[in-house]
Amino acid sequence: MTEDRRLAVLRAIVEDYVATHEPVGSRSLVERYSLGVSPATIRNDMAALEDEGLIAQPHTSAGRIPTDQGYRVFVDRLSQVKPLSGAEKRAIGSFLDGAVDLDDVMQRSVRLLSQLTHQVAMIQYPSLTRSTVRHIELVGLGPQRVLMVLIADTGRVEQRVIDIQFPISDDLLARLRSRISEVATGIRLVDVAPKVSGLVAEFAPDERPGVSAIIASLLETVVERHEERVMLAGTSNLAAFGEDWGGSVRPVLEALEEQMVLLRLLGESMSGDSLSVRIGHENDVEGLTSTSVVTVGYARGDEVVAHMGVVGPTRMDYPSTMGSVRAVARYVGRILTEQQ
Amino acid sequence: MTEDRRLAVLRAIVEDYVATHEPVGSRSLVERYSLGVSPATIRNDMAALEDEGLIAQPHTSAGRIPTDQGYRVFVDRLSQVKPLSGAEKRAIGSFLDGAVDLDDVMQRSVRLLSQLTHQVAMIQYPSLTRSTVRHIELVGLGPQRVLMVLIADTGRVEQRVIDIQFPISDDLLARLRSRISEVATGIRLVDVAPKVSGLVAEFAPDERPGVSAIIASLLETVVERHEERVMLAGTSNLAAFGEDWGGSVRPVLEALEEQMVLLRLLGESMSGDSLSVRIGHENDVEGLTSTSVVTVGYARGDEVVAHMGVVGPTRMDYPSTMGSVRAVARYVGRILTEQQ
DNA sequence: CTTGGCACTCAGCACTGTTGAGTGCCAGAT
DNA sequence: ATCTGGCACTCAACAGTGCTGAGTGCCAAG
Repeated sequence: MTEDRRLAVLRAIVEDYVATHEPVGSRSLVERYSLGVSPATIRNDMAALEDEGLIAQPHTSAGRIPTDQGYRVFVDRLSQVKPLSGAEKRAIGSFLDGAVDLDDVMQRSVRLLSQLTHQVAMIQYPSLTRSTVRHIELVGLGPQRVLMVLIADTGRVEQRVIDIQFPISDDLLARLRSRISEVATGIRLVDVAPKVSGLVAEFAPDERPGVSAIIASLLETVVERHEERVMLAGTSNLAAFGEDWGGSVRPVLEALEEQMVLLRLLGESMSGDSLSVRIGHENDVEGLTSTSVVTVGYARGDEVVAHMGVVGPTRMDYPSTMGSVRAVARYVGRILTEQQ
Repeated sequence: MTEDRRLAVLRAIVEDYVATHEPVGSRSLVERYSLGVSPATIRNDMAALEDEGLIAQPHTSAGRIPTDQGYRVFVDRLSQVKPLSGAEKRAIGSFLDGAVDLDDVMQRSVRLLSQLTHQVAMIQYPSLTRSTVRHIELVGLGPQRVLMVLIADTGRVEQRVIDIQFPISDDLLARLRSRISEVATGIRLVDVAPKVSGLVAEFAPDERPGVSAIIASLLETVVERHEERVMLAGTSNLAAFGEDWGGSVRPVLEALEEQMVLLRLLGESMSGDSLSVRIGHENDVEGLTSTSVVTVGYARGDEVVAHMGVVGPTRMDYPSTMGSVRAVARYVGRILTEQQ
């Protein structure tokens, strides 16, 4: 069937272009891939593929390169995720197993991923909203200053210093702490708000201003602030693929400096833990329209707690990249799950 | 005196080159700067400056550009720190005053500095060793798990989860905490070690293993771990000065990804709060030999607690950069000092 | 010590021709 | 209906050529 061959041609074009970074012509295609037909036939197929918008010519009388749509078809229908080699898997294990705490796990993972893929890697800290409270601590730092520390079951620790208008006694602080602990421990963070806000009524009227200030601050920490953190590694890899590329690393660096942008990239992953690939213009983020983003969720137990992934040129090796991202995510998930 | 004119020529060359990024010749120099002599004279001076190693020719029959040594002389003897304009000062104020906690101050400062200088800015968190303990908290997370939180007077908070081999009771933990607090609060972190390690003897023999594990961990946190943190901003500015430069942003990005390198850069500042400028090869850090680093200490009260600065091309506008760095550092110092 | 003059150098630019990889199309073979 | 070989055409990349202008070093005179 002729349609099949056309797709084979597209696959060959993508693979060749990814490998060589040069527009690929009909002749070299037949030479390097056993397609069983002559260059002329390939030319016809190429013309058809070009009509469909899957490949394009940088300039007349040059070979073809895949378009974003071409990569899309390649990823969706022509390729499979490439599993890592045994050696690579072992490397992941030995590299991540030494991690001592959550920060360490995050940092090692993101570095590892950037080294495996030779691209920019990013990882989101386990979302607070999806974890449960392991411990809440209130520490008086002065008459009108309180440090609040919140520890989630994922190992994430959030801290915040609260300035209050009204002096608050150590005794009151202790009572408040034990009440909050009782009510909130073991509860999912999303569900903390209703439970805790009811506490204010338990206190004497003259204590309420201070109490509600602290509780308000707690809720703010839980709900809004630092809700999502994200870590980056491998930006120097940008230079490598910037060299023989549009050359403008600038907008990409700018985009990556914005936490909000990163969070959007990671957040837009499909729900579930399946791999998400967004190619070129599918990223509506300014500055990243000529890059591709591969992300995946990672789970603690069987609940997805956050996402991780890489940003690279559209002409990346999708099967390998997807394999690496998925493998690291699984490993991180396992670590989070095991460390009880 | 002829020596004076030579230096004037050097100054003109540096200023012109910094402004235009192009080798500067004798004719254009006389045209643009009122040196009062003819191009031929300038040529003689240039030859002399070249003999001294202060300027160089990229290729025969091209103008001259300053060498690292040339910049050195310029910075040391031919220029003054350029104070910021009123508008800029006000901008600093309004931008930094909104900061709510230490992390926020650090982040805002470093961003601001990168925007002012159009270079890569870095800032070191207030050093733990030079601060005093405001509060130490121990929180039991489980029978063999303890969270330790250390708050310094600079507002810096360090946390650490400790896994212990031996179960430790809540009661013991409370006693230990209150003893550590009594002994350590208000003490400089450097002096904590001797005071605290004596505590072990106070406890019953069967309690000692757990106690000493916790104390060991505390000391480790104080002395070694995370002792220095550093934050970066403005890496996208690299692209800008990479364009018409050696073009290799890569090694610079690589160097900047290494925390250790950054700390060395910041740490090597001269003692005191005076500006430090290291030019080109004066940075023995691999990858940064064609960049300049301007750093300065910032103080809390009248003690220098850490450093901040920028990394840029050797052909930067030194007077302005130095002005910006110094101004931001002063402002940060003021904020740290005021917030009691 | 400064200056004008002079010969020399050389990067950069514009222009030219050549080469090679690539295309589109068409008529004939299967 | 599909493939193929052949042919004319296009065009980026490269190398060669010549010119220009900015710049230098040197020297003899002021």
